[in-house]
Amino acid sequence: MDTRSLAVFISVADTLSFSRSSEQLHMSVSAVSRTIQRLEEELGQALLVRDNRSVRLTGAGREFREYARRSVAEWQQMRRQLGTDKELSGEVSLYCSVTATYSVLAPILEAFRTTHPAVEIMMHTGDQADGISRVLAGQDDIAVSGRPSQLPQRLEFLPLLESPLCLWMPAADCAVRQLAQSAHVDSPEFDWSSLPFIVPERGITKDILDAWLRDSGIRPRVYAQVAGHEAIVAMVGLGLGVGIAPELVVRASGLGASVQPMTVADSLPPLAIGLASLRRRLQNPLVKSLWDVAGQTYRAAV
Amino acid sequence: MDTRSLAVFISVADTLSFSRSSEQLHMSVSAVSRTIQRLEEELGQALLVRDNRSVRLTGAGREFREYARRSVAEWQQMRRQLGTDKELSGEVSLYCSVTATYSVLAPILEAFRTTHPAVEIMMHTGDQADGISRVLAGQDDIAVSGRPSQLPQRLEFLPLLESPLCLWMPAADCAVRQLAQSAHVDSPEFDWSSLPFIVPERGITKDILDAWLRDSGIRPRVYAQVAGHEAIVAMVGLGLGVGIAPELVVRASGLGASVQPMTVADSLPPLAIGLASLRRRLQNPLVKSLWDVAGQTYRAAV
DNA sequence: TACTGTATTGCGATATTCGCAATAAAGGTG
DNA sequence: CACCTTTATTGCGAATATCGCAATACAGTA
Repeated sequence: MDTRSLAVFISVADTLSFSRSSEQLHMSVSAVSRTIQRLEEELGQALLVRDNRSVRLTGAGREFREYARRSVAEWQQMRRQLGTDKELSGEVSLYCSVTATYSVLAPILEAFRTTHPAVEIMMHTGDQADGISRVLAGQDDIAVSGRPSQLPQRLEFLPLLESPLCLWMPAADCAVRQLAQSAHVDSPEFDWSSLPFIVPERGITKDILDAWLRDSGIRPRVYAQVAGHEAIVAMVGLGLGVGIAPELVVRASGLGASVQPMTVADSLPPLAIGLASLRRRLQNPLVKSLWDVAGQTYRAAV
Repeated sequence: MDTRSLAVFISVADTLSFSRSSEQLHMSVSAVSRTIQRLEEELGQALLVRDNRSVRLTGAGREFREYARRSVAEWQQMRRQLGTDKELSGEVSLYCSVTATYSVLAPILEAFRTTHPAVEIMMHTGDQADGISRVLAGQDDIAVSGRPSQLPQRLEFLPLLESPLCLWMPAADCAVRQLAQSAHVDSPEFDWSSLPFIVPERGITKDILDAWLRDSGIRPRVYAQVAGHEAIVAMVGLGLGVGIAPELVVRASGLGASVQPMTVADSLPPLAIGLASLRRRLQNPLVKSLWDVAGQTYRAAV
């Protein structure tokens, strides 16, 4: 018996509906159904009567609900007690890009520092594209990352903000800029094949770009595959080609003057940026507290 | 968090030793170690200090032990309460051979009937060899069976009694009997290859027989592959060949007069007979109670 | 120094759990 | 009455968690 099952039962006992509980608990109806079945099997008693249209509690179910509420409450109290007994201290390791450090993370870390001064943050910076895999591999507790197109269910994602994804071209007059402006990008004459692209080596932005290129029927001429949005923006600024990056990175990079967005008709979807962490790791109160602070910081901002 | 983890922690906190707990709990040391690690991760606190030679409780560990004891006690009380609230009733399905019905099962069912009159037993009889697979497939709650050479860990086995495995030959004078007595079975002249064997089609007895034949260097002439010990004994009694069966089956079959044991030097290992059930199913109080009654019945007999 | 007892860790095997899609069952609706 | 909608269960493949074995690390001991 585990607290998770109890929580599921409590939810169903309250809503008297498997489907509503499944939404409430963010799991499929079948998972809810089987959780209840397992509980009933373990107890050798029916807890709920389902007659294909309505759900009611049995006598045993009512008794068990009391127990379940008590048990979950005691468990949470124990967690809190152990958590507050000693001030939270320890390490949380964090992976993010250089840009994220001061754009996304700054307000979070400021808030976190004041509420949890004894917790050390181990920050690792690198290509944003590696964040998800590093978290999955257990190398870091939390990563700042774009939302993966489809996230494994052992991963939790906390969206914090959105930033438009754009194609950027050099602002200074140069061969690339002239090519990019030779015709309207949406017109059929526009010559994508001669325009050099600077594309991300891997990661979510690459996935999005690949999908967009495919949908638009563009076969790009790849000039360079580069790790890290910052590097892409820098290369575009130097006139080496056009490239993709979130607006956020351009603004934060201080290169806003050397690049310009290209406007395209079927525009790229905005990038959802947030925190990613293994569910498992979020059980750790240290990790969870940073997670919560981040959520509050950005909820307050919105 | 689940009660199993709590039980593991309580054990380690009591014995202050991972290895002793692992024996107590019938699990490997590594499983114990990881269970504690998971708990500590979930709580964000060390519960035990291990310094490679000794194990001690931390302050948090002491607190948590109190909680764990309380929580497990409450859970068990809830189970008992729901169990006794209404008299146990329902069905338990049981698979066994015809022989087992009256030899092994009779005293168990008699005791069970008096203590749990409202529980219905769904008994399915058939070849003893199929018991394990039927339990594994979830077709029956419990099977009476010989102990498998190596049992899957989701299977629980409760040994009840042992019965010697013998080779049997016809008691009446006939060709097979004369062949079987033509020389001492252990002498090199003994002509195994002309002696017709009646062997089990599948199951534990077959496995044991195969191993024994291989070890003894005997290449038997198989006259028939038969499902069920009872049928083997009957065929031997009719003079069709020699066959293997537990002594128990011969005694129970009423054919004791028509077959005789052959004494061989490196004799067959005795067959451990008992109950088999999925661990999962044993969580069901109905199943568990039958299981317990069986254990008590036979413990008392010994 | 080799040896013993003990906890942890990498890794492959096994077991459990989940979500999807199909199914079943009943009420509402045209 | 046929048809659609809603809701719980079930088969099944895939994702995830857990276990045991064997290797490792470490300290006390013969």
